[in-house]
Amino acid sequence: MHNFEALFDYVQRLSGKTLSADDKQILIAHFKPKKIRKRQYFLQEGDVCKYTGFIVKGAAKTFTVDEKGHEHILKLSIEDWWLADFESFYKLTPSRFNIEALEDMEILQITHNLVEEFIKPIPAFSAMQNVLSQNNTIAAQKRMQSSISLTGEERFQELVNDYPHFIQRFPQNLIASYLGLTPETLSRIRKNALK
Amino acid sequence: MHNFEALFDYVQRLSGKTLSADDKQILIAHFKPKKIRKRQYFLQEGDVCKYTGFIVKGAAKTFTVDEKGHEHILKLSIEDWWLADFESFYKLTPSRFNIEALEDMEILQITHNLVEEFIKPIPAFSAMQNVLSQNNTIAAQKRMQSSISLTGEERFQELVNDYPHFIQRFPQNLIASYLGLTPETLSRIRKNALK
DNA sequence: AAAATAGATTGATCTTTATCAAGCGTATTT
DNA sequence: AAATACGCTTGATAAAGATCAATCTATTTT
Repeated sequence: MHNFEALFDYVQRLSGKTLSADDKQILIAHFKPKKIRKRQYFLQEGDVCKYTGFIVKGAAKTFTVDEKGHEHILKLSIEDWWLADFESFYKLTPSRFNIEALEDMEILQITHNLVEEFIKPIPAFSAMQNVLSQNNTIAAQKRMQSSISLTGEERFQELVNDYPHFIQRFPQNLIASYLGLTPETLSRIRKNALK
Repeated sequence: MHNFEALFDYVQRLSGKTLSADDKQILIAHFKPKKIRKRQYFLQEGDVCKYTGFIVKGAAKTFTVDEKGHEHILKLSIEDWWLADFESFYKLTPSRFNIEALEDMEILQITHNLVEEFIKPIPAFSAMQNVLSQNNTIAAQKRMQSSISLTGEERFQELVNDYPHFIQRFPQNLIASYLGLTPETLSRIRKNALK
């Protein structure tokens, strides 16, 4: 039961509701703990993303590889986030993305069907899903707006303000890719910013 | 009742469920039809987005204005879409966005509170919300991915493929802004593409 | 019909960012 | 301890895109 506490806390905090003992048993019964070693893949391009994973510990990157072999990082995920390519997860279509552990990870994973059948009926869980959906909508909107209207330097500054722990935790070349920049460009941006 | 049919159809189509006569009455009782003339604002920067509007007819742009006075278009919305700055709508905080009608519009508008209290209990409606949320997540992810990994030309080509009716319906300078490009750059991109 | 406005295009120039290549320091691996 | 891999930086150059200005056309507006 050790690492389920993180999930319970998360659901209760986001939903503002309490999980009953029965609710918790349902979560324990259907989420499967899994360990992923650093550099292991949670999802490979072309595969269907059958599971979503709640991150108890560790970090991962979600990325594509273009024709030139360059990685483009769509998401950097850490504790208390959900790991998945949601397009593939919802529609059960082959994914265009890879998801790879950047550190040793502990996750709690589950299929879409099990969520729908057993987990969603838990009031705190479905309330959490609604809040999460709102948060994601807001964050996606903000990131998109920055992407179309800010320079690389401004986007980097925004990331430093909004997610300072990301800057500390991840190497600069991954941050650069997440911002849609090359590592060289981000290096120069930072050098200039120290005026 | 005329323009409610579009909303009924939409809810039923997305949810895969049927609206009862009672359900329809609830929708009619709480959504308010509103007309917005071309160039009128549905939302002004600094105001709280109290309503979301289902677009029965017409089109609008959601945009910010930067310090240099340049517009950046986050969204172009047409029939069967929901009009709102959802950050402001959910949290009731002042919006950073403007929403302006690009054509004469007919919308059905409603507050967040009324949705939560009267509309969400309608099974077809909340099912529709779930599907919509999934669709939005997928679309946002795709657009973001394109933004960090594709050139302007590739993003334009993708838009032509995915939303050809947008290209026909909106002037090129708005499309450019939506893609994060200047009108001049998009004009040259199109000229080059006709090799 | 005349005037004003909106949108598209083109040219010249500047800025931002990517690419390619090299070098350097520090972890990891063996 | 040596070897390897990884991440960061810097330089030179190229490409993508922005800016500014001018022109042209087609709509609206008056």
